[in-house]
Amino acid sequence: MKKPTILDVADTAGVAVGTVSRYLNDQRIRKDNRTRIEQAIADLGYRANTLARAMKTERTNTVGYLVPKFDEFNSGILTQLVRSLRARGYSIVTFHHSDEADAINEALESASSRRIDAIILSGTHEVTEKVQELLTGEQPVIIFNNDVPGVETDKVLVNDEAAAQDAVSRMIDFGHTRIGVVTGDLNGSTGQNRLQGYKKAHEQAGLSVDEELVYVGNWGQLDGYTAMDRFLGMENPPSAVFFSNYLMTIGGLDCLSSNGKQVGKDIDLVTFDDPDMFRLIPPGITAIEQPIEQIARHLTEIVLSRLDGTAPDHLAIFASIARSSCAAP
Amino acid sequence: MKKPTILDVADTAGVAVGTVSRYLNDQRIRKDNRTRIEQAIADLGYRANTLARAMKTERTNTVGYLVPKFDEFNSGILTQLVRSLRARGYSIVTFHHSDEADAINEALESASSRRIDAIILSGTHEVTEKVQELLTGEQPVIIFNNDVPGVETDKVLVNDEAAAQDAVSRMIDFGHTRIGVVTGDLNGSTGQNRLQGYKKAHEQAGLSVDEELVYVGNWGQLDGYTAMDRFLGMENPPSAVFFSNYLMTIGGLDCLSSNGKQVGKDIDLVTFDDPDMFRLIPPGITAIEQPIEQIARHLTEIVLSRLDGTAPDHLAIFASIARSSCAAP
DNA sequence: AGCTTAATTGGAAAGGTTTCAAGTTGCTCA
DNA sequence: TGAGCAACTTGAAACCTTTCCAATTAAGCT
Repeated sequence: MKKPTILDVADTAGVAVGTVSRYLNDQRIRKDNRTRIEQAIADLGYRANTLARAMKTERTNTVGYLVPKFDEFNSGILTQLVRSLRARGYSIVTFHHSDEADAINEALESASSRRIDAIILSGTHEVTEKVQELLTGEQPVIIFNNDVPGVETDKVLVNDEAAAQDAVSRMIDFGHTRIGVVTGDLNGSTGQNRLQGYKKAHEQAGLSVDEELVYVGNWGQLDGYTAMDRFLGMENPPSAVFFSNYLMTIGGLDCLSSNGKQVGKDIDLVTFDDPDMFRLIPPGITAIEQPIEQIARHLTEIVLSRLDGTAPDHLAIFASIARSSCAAP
Repeated sequence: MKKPTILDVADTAGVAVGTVSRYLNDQRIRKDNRTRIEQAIADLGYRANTLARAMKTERTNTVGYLVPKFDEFNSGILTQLVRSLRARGYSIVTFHHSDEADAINEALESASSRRIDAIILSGTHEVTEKVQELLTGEQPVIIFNNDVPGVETDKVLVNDEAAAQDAVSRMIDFGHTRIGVVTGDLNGSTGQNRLQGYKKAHEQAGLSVDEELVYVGNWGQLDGYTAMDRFLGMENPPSAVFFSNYLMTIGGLDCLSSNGKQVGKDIDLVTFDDPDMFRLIPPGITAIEQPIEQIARHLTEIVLSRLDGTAPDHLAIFASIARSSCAAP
């Protein structure tokens, strides 16, 4: 009870394999043959073997999606990608590396061995040997979310610095002068740029940055908690805190509620990312929204045009960022 | 500058292709040949072509993950799956259908055509022709999250009814007698069972269910909002509400805050799922936690044992459920 | 009808791997 | 030393498509 092959179809329809193949692809077929082939396919329940096809055409119609983790942002992107790429016949195979070089290498290895058509790569900043190898390979690589300086390839990024600066400036406009910041890992551009935005905002306002108020975390919930805990314990605590991503914000919120503090009353918060949840927390949180649909659309377009060969040169597109959701007091 | 093939390796190493192949698989190789092969592989940068291999072995080392959407729960599961299956050499290709028959069929079509080894299927309740076809095909199907009655295959489910009953009973114990319920779609077992648990809790306590307090939604945030809005507008509003998933809970919370109501003071909430966020909202929310790691582990085991052929009979495993996080007043 | 040109078709080769039967090597033991 | 045996190697076939060239059929024109 093996799966029928194109040969079975050809036999049943009384034509040559080549003809069936052409039917499957070009569709340029004499009418009588076409109906016979269609009949045969239906009768046999034939389904083309993608593997054999891929082997011949050297196209797997598969895109790899390699991210550090499936958080709300990346899942959102994934959702859109699956939808739009599926519509064009592509499937997505997912990998995640928890910022571990081993995992990245392993994923790339697998992607390469699977002859994936293109790969969307997020969350790496180290250009390991494997990454380099990948970049020089024949499959397009799209760097996404965080920049990897010095690497020439398609990139889809977010203007982290400008958005952070904008948000922090708002805080300053509201009268805050001591603003804490909780950054992510400073090895990556995302962490660097968001911090940079914070600093620029101060600079522009003629404020100096108190290094004591700069907490370097690593994007995790616990980092946010710890940071906030440290801020609260200070003699002269900040009146507002800027978190570089939503997970750390959650940690910070957790810490606040543990200490009986209230957002918007005791302290104000600014945060990158804007999960729906944040709308539930009473005013006092300013959130920076990332345009997920827009980013995903860009990614899709770049992938497709690269694969069509119609892509313009390595183009680095910066998706812009929407404004804050709720205002601080 | 084509990718080197096993033949190139064989040539360079001065052995036959078969030998290289066996090195790649069994590893039972004479030592001198082994070193020569390893050398050649390193020199050429050879990487096995998974496609060709898959074609021969009829194993793609790929598992499909087909869910209705990548929400927090499914993303959590995906994270674990990617990790544990990757460790065993499997990749995961993801699909989502937004509960649309077309999308499901398309995904299954693709999965079948790609000769995926196994498929994890969540969120379908309708057994369409395609689903039926899939079930009778040769790739194992694991039904996950929601039951599809009448279908015989591996299943990994959650004891929705018992957990819901337990949680609602707690509310009743706290003295609530008018408890609203916001269910998901009642076509699926998940929606049905969670509602059933709600009813059972009432039954057991000798309370009758006021049908006015039963709101049938469809898992979305808006449903939660609308439901809560309706409840609040009643002459005799419920003193507590049970939401069948976290998205609807968020909607409900949103509605409450829009109306200036406070959870824990004006009304109590019970909810299925327990995203970290909920810990930030002041007491009054009782959450049912789904043991994501445990579920994912089960899934992995079942997939692997099915593929090893060592699987026991169709086994329906119910992952148990942890208790509520914070208590109601 | 007869001819030319365009459109389809047929059949085989190729793509990179695994597998299998048959052949070879190397080792042990008498 | 040589027989016997286990362990390993070899080379070709097979897996299912697509693609290509030559061969056939259809269509267009006078």
